[in-house]
Amino acid sequence: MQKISPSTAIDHLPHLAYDSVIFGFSGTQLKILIMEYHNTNIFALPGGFVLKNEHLNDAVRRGLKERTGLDNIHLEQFYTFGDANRNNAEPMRTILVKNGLSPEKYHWLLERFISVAYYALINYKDVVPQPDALSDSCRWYPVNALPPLMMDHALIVEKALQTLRDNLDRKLARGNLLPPKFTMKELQQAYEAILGTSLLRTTFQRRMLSLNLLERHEKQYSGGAHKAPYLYSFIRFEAS
Amino acid sequence: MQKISPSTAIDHLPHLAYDSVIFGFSGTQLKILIMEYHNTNIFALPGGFVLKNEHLNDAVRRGLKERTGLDNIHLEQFYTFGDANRNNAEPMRTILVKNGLSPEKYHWLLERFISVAYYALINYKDVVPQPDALSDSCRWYPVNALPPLMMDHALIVEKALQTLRDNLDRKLARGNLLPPKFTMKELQQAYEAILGTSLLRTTFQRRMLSLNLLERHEKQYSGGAHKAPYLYSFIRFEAS
DNA sequence: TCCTATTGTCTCAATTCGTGACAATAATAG
DNA sequence: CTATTATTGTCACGAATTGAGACAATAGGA
Repeated sequence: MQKISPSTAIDHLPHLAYDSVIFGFSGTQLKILIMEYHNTNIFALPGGFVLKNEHLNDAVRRGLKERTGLDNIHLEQFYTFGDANRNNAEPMRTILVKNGLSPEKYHWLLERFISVAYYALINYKDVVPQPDALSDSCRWYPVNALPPLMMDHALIVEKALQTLRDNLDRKLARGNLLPPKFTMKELQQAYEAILGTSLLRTTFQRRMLSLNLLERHEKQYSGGAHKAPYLYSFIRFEAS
Repeated sequence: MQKISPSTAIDHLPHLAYDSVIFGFSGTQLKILIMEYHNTNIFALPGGFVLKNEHLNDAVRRGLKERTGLDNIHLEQFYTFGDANRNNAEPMRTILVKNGLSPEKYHWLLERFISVAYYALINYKDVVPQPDALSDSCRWYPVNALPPLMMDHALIVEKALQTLRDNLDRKLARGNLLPPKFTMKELQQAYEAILGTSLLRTTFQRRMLSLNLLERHEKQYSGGAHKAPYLYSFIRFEAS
């Protein structure tokens, strides 16, 4: 959640929030950015609200920049969660109280929210997560070892993963999960971390090369006692 | 838009709407349900608002039932449109005035709306479209001959079509566009209408049969002077 | 100089796909 | 009852793609 003040309620569209599932990749593991609120043991996805005259997509970009310092990241909207009972006022009330804020004054935060969910793929070495006013940690967790998440955030993560696994080729090319140049092995490890399966090396290499998505660059001499791999990058798409 | 009254504003979540792209199939053409408002020449997708204690998905189902009389239709959410300038107050003001309603009294309708968009696939013979209080027609238009649509509704249709064309197999099986039992030729025509291309008969038949999505039933003796085709139905999925 | 781990590519069989051929109808006309 | 016609289900065969192992080409270290 973003920084709030008593005026937040009137600056923002009521009942509307967004949540973002920020995927990062560490070399072998797929991770997600999760926040923990001060003294509460309550964990949540980073999210925020939309200003009255702000594009929805701009609001999410703004939130991601505040949270990670990152700009120019490809964000993809994947679902809008709108069940009437998805909001449980209890965790939010606890968060306010533990932060010395009055639940009466911030009553609008306890009401029903529709949440538009986005995901992004970023290279987690580029990021120094920034806790915000209400949270005291903002950290990476492996997707298969997440802390218990508040409200329906576990469901949101599940749906994001499901969406991500479809048509991975195009999505990885759009995302910023790998460094600009990477080896075929790194690419395969990213696929394997996201799909949760292992893939055949030769078949994978042939398939990726035949997709005409990769550009081959110089070799990378990493210091290992073995043949040096080529570096590749995604060919940048034109429009859309 | 659904029936409105002076109390609508306080019954519903503000700034939140939905729009639905209802696809129907006539045998050769893919069509969409479009409404026209009384005396205005303004065309729009059927849409509506969400009650304060109503699930978003339920609100859309309710709207579809009011509009088409159809229940138990598979609706799929595909995008949420949230640009700040997507609402143009002018068409809405015209609609109110032409219907003898005061723009002052219904001022909330002129404000910014976020819209969650859904699509459905239905067999258009099952439907007798029902114009609502503000509209005097609710009719099928071929996707390639739509009237000019208000606001960003043309964009919504375009994105719905784009979404629909991905992974058509699973989507047709979920939808209700074909009758419960259909011939291979009818299935192929549905594919061709949606994809906008023609397909090879033998390849199509082999592919569909190999997907293990179809169940074969008795033959259909249609009266034509030729071999009778088998009838097929989609095997119903278990969960999800 | 030899050894080892890793990488890029090749090979070959198995599978799938594009395309035309063909036999099996279901009604109708003679 | 037979010939005719339009349509449908399936097969056949070459082309393209995929699974899986083999192998040569390194880049360092011993």
